[in-house]
Amino acid sequence: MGGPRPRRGSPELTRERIIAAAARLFNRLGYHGTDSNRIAKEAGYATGTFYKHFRDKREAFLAVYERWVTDEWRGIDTELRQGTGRREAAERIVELCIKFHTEWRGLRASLMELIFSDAEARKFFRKQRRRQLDFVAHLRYRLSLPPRAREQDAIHLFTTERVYDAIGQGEIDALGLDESAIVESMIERVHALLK
Amino acid sequence: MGGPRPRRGSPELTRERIIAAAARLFNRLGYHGTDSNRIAKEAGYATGTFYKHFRDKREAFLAVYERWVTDEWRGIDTELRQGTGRREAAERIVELCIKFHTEWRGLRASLMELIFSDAEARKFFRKQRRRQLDFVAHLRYRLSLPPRAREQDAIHLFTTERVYDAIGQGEIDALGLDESAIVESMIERVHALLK
Amino acid sequence: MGGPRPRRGSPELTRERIIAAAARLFNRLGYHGTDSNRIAKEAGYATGTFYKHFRDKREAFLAVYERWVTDEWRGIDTELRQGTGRREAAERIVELCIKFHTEWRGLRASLMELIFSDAEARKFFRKQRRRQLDFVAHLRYRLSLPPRAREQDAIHLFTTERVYDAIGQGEIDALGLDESAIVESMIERVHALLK
Amino acid sequence: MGGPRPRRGSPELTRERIIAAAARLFNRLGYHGTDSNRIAKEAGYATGTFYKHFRDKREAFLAVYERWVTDEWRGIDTELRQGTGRREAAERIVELCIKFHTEWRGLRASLMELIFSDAEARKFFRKQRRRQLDFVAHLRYRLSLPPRAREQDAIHLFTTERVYDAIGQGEIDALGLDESAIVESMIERVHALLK
DNA sequence: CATGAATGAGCCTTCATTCAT
DNA sequence: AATGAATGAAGGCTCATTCAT
Repeated sequence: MGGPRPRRGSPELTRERIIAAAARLFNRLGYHGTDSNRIAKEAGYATGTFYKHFRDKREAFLAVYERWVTDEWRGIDTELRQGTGRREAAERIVELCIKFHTEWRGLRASLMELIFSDAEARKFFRKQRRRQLDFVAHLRYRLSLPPRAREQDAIHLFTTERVYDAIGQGEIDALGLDESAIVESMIERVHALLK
Repeated sequence: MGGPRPRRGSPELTRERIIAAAARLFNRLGYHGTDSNRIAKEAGYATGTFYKHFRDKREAFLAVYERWVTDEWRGIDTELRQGTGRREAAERIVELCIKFHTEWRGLRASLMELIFSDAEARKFFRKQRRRQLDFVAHLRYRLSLPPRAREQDAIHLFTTERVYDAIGQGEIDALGLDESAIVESMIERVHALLK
Repeated sequence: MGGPRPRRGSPELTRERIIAAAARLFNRLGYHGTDSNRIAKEAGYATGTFYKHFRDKREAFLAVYERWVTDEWRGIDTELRQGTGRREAAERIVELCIKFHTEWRGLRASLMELIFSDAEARKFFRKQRRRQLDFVAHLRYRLSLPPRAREQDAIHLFTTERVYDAIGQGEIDALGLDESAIVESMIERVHALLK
Repeated sequence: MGGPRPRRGSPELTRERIIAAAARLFNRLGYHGTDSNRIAKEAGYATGTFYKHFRDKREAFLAVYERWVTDEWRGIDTELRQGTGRREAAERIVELCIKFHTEWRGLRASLMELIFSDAEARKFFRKQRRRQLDFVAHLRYRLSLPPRAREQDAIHLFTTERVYDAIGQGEIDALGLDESAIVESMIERVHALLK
C-alpha cells in the first residue's frame, strides 16, 4: 500500500507520491468518494502530510487534473513529432486519447460537478482549456496549415473529448454500438484537422 | 421557502412537489451540495416525507433527471411537428436545447460523476440514451429521410450535448469565443440531420 | 452518563439537557478541553443532535454562560427580596456569589480568552455586562438609594467578580491569606452599595 | 517575518528570540490560537528548534508570562524611585499599568484558562502573585509606611488588575463608560496605598 | 545547535437515513 | 400520509510534537 514510509524525503518527491496516489483514488472512487486521509495513507504518509503539500482536497484534485491534461497533450505532441504520415498520426492520437480517457475515466467523471460547484476549479479548468486551444492553434502553425476559427477548434475539442469519454465510460459498448466505426470517425476528424 | 404546508395530499402530488423542489436544489447546488432534509423542507414537507417517496437521494435525482430528459425531447418533438421549414426547425431546436442546458446546467454538471459512481444511475442513464437514439431514428423515418448509421447519430448527440453544456456552463463566454458562431455551427449540424 | 436515550422529546427539553451537560463539561475541562461529541453523549444524545440545537460549540458556550449570569443575578435578586436587614443581605449575597464562582470556576476560566479571540463572544459578553450594570442601577432605584456613577458600579463589579474568582479558583487559599478577612471585606463593599 | 535566519547563535539568544516571537503571537492570537511551528518560524528558526528550547508550548507561554510580570513590576519600581511626589507617582504607575495591560491584552486573556487547566501554570502563576504581594509589602517598608494586612493588598491587586484588563480589552469603552473617571479612581486607590 | 519533513490523535461538523408518534 | 427529533458514521482539517539528518 504505497511502499516504505520515508521519514524524510524531498518535498518534491513527497508531493509526487501524493499526487500519484490521489490520481489513483480519485480515478477509482471519484472526488467525493475519496477521503484525504486515505490519499495520504495510499501514498505511504500520515494524514497530516497531505495538508503540508496541499491546502485542501480540491487543490490536490486540481494538481492531479493539471498533470493529466499535460500528460495527454504531451503524448499527442510526441505522436505528431514522429514524422509519420498524418493519417497514421491521427490514428495514433485517437488511440492515445481513448487509452487516456479510459484509464482516467473516473477522474473525468468528477470534473464537471467540481467545475460547476467550485469557482476556483472553474477558473483553473478554463485556463487549461485556453491552453488546449492555444496548443491546437500553434500546432497548425507548426504544420504550416491554414489558420482556422478558434470556435471550430473548440467544437472539435468538445466533440472528441465527449466521444473519448463515452468510450472510456463504456457507453458505446453498453449501447451496442460499433466502437470501431466511431473510432474511425474520430480518426477522420482528427485527420481533417491536420490538413 | 416552499409555500404553505400541504397536509395529506395525494401521493402523486407530494411526489411531484418533491421532485420539483429537488430539481431546483440539485440544479442550484449540485448533487453533493444538496441535502435531502432541505429538499423536503423546500417542497413544504418534513424530513421523513422525502424518504416515504424515494428510497434515497439518488432515486430522487434520477426521477428529476428523467423528467428533464423527457421534457427536453418533448420540446424538440413539438418543434418538429410545427410544420415550419427544416432550417427554421433546426434553429428552434438548438435554441431550445441551449435554453434547457443553461437553465439546468447544475443538474447536468452532477450527472457524469453519478453515472460513474453509481451502477443504478448508469443503467438508468443508458436507457435514456437508447431512447434518444431511437427517437432520432424514428424521427428520420417519420420525415422520410434515408436511414443512417446509429453510430453517426450517437456522435451527433455527443457533440451537440457537449456544446450545449459548454454554452450553458458559460464556458464559451469565458473563453472569449464567439457564441453565435458556435450556435450557427450547431444549427447546421441539426439541419444536416434533417435532410 | 446522562440517563436514558429518548428517541423523541421536545426540542426545549433536549436543548436544556445539552446545555446542562455542556455546562458540566466546559466547567470541568474548559472550553478547549471539551469536545462537542462528548457534550452530546454526556447529555444522552448522539453527535448530530448537538448541532441541531446549536450552530457550533461557541454558541453552546454562550448559552451556558448566559444561563450562568442569569442564575447568579436571579439568586442575588432573591436574596434582596427577603426583607432581611441589609447587612444580612450583603452577607448572603457574597456567600451566594462565592458559591457560584467556586462551583463554576472552570466556566469562568474559559471566558476571558473566548472573549478576546471571538468577536461574537465579545459582543455577547458585553451585552451581559450592560445588563448587570442596569440591574445594579435599577436595584438602587428600587431600594430608594441615591444614584451613583455607573463607573463606580463598574469598578464594584470588577472588584467583587475578581475576588470571587480568586476565591473560587483557590488562589486565596494557595497564597496563605485569610479568606474570612477577604470575605468580610467583600461583604462590607456590597453592604456599602446598599446604603 | 522574523528577519534573517541566524544559524548557530548562543542558546540564550535563540531562547530570547523565540520568547519574543511567542510573546507577539500569543498576544495577538491567544494561547490556543497560536501554533508552535509558527512561533519558531516567526523567530527565524525551524520547527524543531522551538522544542530544543522549550519542553512544550505551555512552557514557552510561562516564560513569556514571567517576562511580562517582571517587566511590569520593574516599570513600577522605576517610577517609584523617581523621587517625585506620591500623587504623581500614582498617576504614572496607573498610566504604566494601563499601557502594559493594553499592549499585552491578548496575553492576559489567555492566562486564566491556562491557570485553570494546567497545574504547572497554576503553580507558576501563584509564585508570581506571592512575589507581587511581597513587593507591595516591601515597598511600604521602604517608604516607611505603616504595615497593612496582606489581604487588603491582595484585594487591591485584584481590583486594579481587573480594571486595567477591562480598559485594555476595550470593555470600558464598549460599555460607554467614562474611562477617565475610572482611571482617576484607580489613581486614588494607588495613591491611598502610598500613604 | 539547528533543520524541517513527517506524524497521527483528535476535533468539529455534516448529512443521509430511521422511526416513534 | 406526514412529522421531525434523533442518529452516528464519516470526513476534512489542525497542530503539538518527534526524529533522522
